[in-house]
Formats: sequence, C-alpha cells, structure tokens
Amino acid sequence: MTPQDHGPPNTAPRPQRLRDVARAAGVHPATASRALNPATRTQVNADTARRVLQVAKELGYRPNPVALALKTARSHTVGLVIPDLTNPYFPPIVRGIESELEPAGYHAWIVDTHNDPEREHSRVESLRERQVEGLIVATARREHPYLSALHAQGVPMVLVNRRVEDLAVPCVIPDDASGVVQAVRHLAELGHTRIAHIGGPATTSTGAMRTRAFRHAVRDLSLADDPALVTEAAEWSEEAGARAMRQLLDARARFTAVVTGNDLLALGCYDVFAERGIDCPGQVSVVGFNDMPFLARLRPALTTVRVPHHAVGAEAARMLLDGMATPARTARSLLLPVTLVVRESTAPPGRADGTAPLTA
Amino acid sequence: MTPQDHGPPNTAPRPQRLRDVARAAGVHPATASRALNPATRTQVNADTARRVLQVAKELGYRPNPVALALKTARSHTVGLVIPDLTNPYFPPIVRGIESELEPAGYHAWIVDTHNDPEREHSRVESLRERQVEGLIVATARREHPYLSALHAQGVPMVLVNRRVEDLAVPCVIPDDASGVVQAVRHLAELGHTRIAHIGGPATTSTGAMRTRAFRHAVRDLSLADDPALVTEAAEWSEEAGARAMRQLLDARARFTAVVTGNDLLALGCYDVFAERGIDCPGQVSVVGFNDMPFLARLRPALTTVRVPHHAVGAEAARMLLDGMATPARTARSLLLPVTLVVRESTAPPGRADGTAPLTA
DNA sequence: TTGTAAGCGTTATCAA
DNA sequence: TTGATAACGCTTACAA
Repeated sequence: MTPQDHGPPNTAPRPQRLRDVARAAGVHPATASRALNPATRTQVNADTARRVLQVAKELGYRPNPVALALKTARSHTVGLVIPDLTNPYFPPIVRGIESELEPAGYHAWIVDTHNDPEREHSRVESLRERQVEGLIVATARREHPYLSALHAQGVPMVLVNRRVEDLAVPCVIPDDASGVVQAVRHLAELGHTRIAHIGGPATTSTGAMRTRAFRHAVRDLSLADDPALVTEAAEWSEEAGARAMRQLLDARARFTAVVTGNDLLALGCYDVFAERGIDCPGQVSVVGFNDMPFLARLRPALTTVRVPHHAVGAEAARMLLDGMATPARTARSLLLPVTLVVRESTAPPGRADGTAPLTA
Repeated sequence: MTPQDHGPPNTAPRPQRLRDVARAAGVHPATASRALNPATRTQVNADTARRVLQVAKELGYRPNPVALALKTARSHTVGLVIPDLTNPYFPPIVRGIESELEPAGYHAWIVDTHNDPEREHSRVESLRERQVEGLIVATARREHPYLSALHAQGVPMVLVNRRVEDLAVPCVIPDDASGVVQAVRHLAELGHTRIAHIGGPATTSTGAMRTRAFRHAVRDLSLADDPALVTEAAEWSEEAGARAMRQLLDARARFTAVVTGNDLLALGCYDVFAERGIDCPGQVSVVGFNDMPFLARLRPALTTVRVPHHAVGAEAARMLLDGMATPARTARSLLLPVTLVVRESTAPPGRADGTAPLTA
C-alpha cells in the first residue's frame, strides 16, 4: 500500500448471477430463467420452479437490468421530460407519475430540458438509447417535430399539461377553459367589467389555450372585450409577467382586474404594483393559475386556479402504461377538473377602503 | 388491419450498430471500435480511423449505451439521491450537479426517496444494479449503515448538505456554523438577548450541526444560554416547526427572537403567529435558513441564511468526478460560504410601533 | 496495424 | 419438462 493509496479498496460483493442460482439449484440457467419469470414458469416442473425460487431468494438474486435491457430491448423504465425542475409546479406531477409507475414495476428517468429545445432533443435521444419504453412529456411547446416524429413511429408517449394541435398524441391536461371561466366569473361577480389578461407565450399550448378561453369567457359574460386588454408574456416567468403588466399600464389601458396565464406571471404583476405603488386588490385584482406552493403566504395571498398536480401525473402514468400494454389505441385526451381558490388578491373594484379603481 | 388496430405501427428506424459502421468503412468491427474510442484510436492507422469516423458520422452512429454498460460495467451515469424533490431547496442543487456532470459526459439518474429510509435503500439498490458509477446523496440522516457500507466497499460517493459523523465520506455542505453565527449576531446587534432556537431533527447532520452552532454562538456572544430556549422539530416541515413554536410558547419561555433550522420551520412559526395574533417582527423576530425561493414575497419577507445551491451541487459533482477518476483519495469536506440576507422578519425587540416584546 | 474470438448476463429457439 | 446454443451490441485479450 503506497502512501497515495488511501481510498477504500473495491470490496463490493459480486452480485449473484442467474448461473449462480442455476448451479446452486442444480439446473441449467435456461431452466432457472424460465422458473424465475412468471410468464414462463408454467413451462417448468412445479417442484423445480419452487426450488429455483427458493435458492434465488437465499442468494439474494436480482436479475441484472442491463443485461435484460440488452437482450429484450425493454428497460422497465420510462422517460420524464420536464421543462424546468426548479418550477415548483412540476415536482408534484413527478410524484404523481411515480406513484403509478412504481407499482407497475417501472422507474422514471427524469430529464430537465431547461426549456431549451436543443437540449430537449439531445436528452430525449439519450433516453431512447437507454431503451426507455415510453415517454411522458411536460414541455409545452405547441410544435415539436422531433417528438411528433417519435410518436408517429410508434413510441408510446403521453403529454402532460400540453396538447399538440393537429396530432393525435394522448394527453392529460387541466381543464384550462373551465379554470379561466371560473376566474373571470369570480371577478365579474365582484363587479369587475374591464378585465385584462396576461397570457403565457402563444407558442405553448397552455398559453394559447388559456388566452382563447379568456376571450370567450369575457364575451360570454358580456364584459369589455377589448383587444387592448389582452397581452402575451414572452415566457412563463415573473420577469415576463412584469414586463407585460408594465406594458399594459404604460399603454394606459383601463382595467380593474387581471387574469394571468399562471402564477409566476401573477407574481410579476405584484412586482410592478410594488414599483408603482399600486394597491392590490384595492386598485387591481389578480388571479393566477396553477396554485403553486406557498402562494397562500404571499402578500397579498394570491387567488388562483388549483390544478390537481398529483392526479395529472398519476393519470398520465396510467395512460402511458395502458399505451405500452396495448399500443394500438386511439389517442385520448383527459381533462382534469380545476377549482378556483379565492384568497386575498381579488376584491370588488374600488372597494370601501377609499382607493380608486385604476384608470389611466 | 383490424378495426382495433389504430395505433401507429412501429416504424422507428433501427439504429445503426457498430457492425454497420464497420461494414460501410470496410473494416472489422473491432477496428471500428478502436477507431471510435479516443483512448484506443492510436492503435489504428490514421487513415483508417479517419474513414471510420467519417462513416460513423454519416450514418449517425451512436454507441448503444446498454451494450456498453453490460460489457464495461460502466454506464456514464451517476445516481442522485434526493430526499424530497418537492422541497424547492433541492432542484437548484440538481441543476448545479448536472452543470458539471454533463460536460464530463455523465448523466444523472434522479431518485426521490420521499424521506423514507426503506425507499432509499431500494432505490439505491436499483441504481447500483443499473451500474451507476457513483452516488451523490442529499438525504440527511446522520447514520446510514447501507450507504456507509457501500462507501466502505469503494463505491464513489459524495454527500451534499450532510455529513456522516465518524466516517470519511467526502461531502460538500454549507457553512452551517457560520450561518448560525451570522443570524445570532444580527439579532444580538438588533438588541435581542433571549433568542430561541427551533432546530431540525437531531437525527440529521444538518439539524445537529446547526443546533450545536446555535449553542456556541449564544454563549460566545454572552446571550441567554437557556436550555428551555432550544427545541427540536420532529422533521423538516412547516407542521413540525409550528408544533415546536407552540411548545415554546406554551412552556412560557421568554424570548424575543427565534433562529430556525431551516425556512420551512420558520414558515411553521409564521403559522403559529397568525393563530395567536403575535406580530412578527414586532413581538418576535425570525431567521430562517437556506433561502428557499419566494421567501422575499412572504408576509413578512423572511430574513434567512442564503446557501449557494448551485455551487453546492456543482462542487459535489466535481468532487464525485474526481473520486471516480482517482478512487484512492482521502475524503475531503468542502464548506461553502453562506450569507445572511436581512429582510423584514427581524427587528429590534419591542420596537417603536408600540408592541411589547413577547414574554409569558 | 488489423482480425479472431470470447464474453458481459440474460432470453429465446430448437432439440432432446 | 429440460438442456444446449445462439444471440443482444459492444470491448478486449490474443493472434496474425
């Protein structure tokens, strides 16, 4: 042992292999394999099978998943494509997914694309190389040639929180339209008539969806249907939300409430209110979307639309599992119900505390 | 095509294999392999190598990582063991880790243990079976026989945010002691003399560490060193923090400020303040730890200790990569500097707004 | 410098 | 019902 040689030696016990089990049980590896696999167990003598199982347990045998994947081209693994793991919206979805996947004997390979299409492409390729059997994709661009191609090739795939326009990829998404309607109706009931909208990027299906729903809702409720009141944020971030709100204000748009495409955008509005001394909800009411964690602790606590994160994930996983079992199936879209949770960021316009409604 | 047969057929192009490249280049697969691998490229004629590389590129050849892993027992993959992905503290660390891993050609397999030791065990085993070459572990229990055993067996491993007591496992952790000292000194400078502490579970190294640091700090600054002022939360959660705060209050402990083991615990205190009509920071000042996202938006904005999440992850990854390259290396501990970020939850005791300091 | 052949741990095909 | 044997796609002694 030289002075440099400090690290622990590799003393990891070599894992037991199939052949070890076979030898110990006095059978051929092929027989052991058949005995161990529930699907082929009937091909082997019941006593022999029992013995093999027993020995395998004693030796603590676990099949080598790598060898298995090489041989069968199946890995018992699915890929999770997440646009941004630091967005608190996604981890609960991941939990939901895993809660369904694991009882089915599958594990999830999580990749974070950082919202970068190139990175997404390369990470998905690497997932494919690693023989994932299916993909759950949470990145929300509307067009995605690469993924579309994969799906067309028969790669089992389900989209969460996103829908591809003219393509029949199964997806599970929150009922965006209903959420927006609930938000707008809530504001209308409070007495608002001029409601603005800060939508997410129209390049994302969610952004497009919610904005469209907003337009319809406002029209259906006979509220001000003024194009000047709807803007689009460049991305799903606080900064983008702030920019959009500033733009709305600077354009001297008249509104007393704003419905945003998601909570982050709403937080951006908060920032602008602080900058400009605008009182929320005194002068402007705000409704977010998603119900991220910790929103109830904000100043003011944000009124928002709650989406059932866990259920979204769980349903997506179930759908994928289904799709992997019976690949020939028509694509379904699952819409999960959302609920408005009213907190402190919404109030009647120009309420009794003496602040005037915001006009420009 | 039967009526049931709707799904897309599997038309995925078969990936190119080494033998395809070899054939197209007119060489034996072994030669192609050597040409493709930078480490063995010198063994092959420069022209031949060039040709092979060229052909490989044209065919879009990518080595099959599964076959590679089976053959070499290396997967170019490391396992990330995270206690709770929904805790916003961790995703930035994951980002930091990946930022170092990927340029080195490694990918991260993330597992979420849900803070469950059994689950941790089984997930780590599955990671091992999948031939991960190393482990980055962020679960914070102080004792962990299974992981300790793995490390002793020579499995490359680094701990983040955690240290194992008497075992020489390399780790990168925030400078907890310094953070606590900064917090206590800040409060002392504001005039507080009776400062309470709600520590994290003593079974976690971070919990034990920060509590110990608190005791020292309080003594060094000649503040009240009263055992009744230090409690331990049962877990790192808001509920546990709330319970601890209630207990402190119910025991009629006298204090005007509290330093908590992490931000979640501090949020629990906020809940109790709301319950009991206690004004923060008017009656009690609070300091958290970690600087989770969105803290600046709370009511009141939480004063806390910022830890350099990204750097923690990046350093850990670098350390692991080192350890994998040269396994024989003495364990190092890296302490990353933390900074106090003062916001609104701390103020002088019994400040000018007329509220009295909290006594019981 | 290149080719041959064995083998990583499994499963699947074929015979016995 | 079981065993022999050949893959899966790759690397690596060893031989040429």
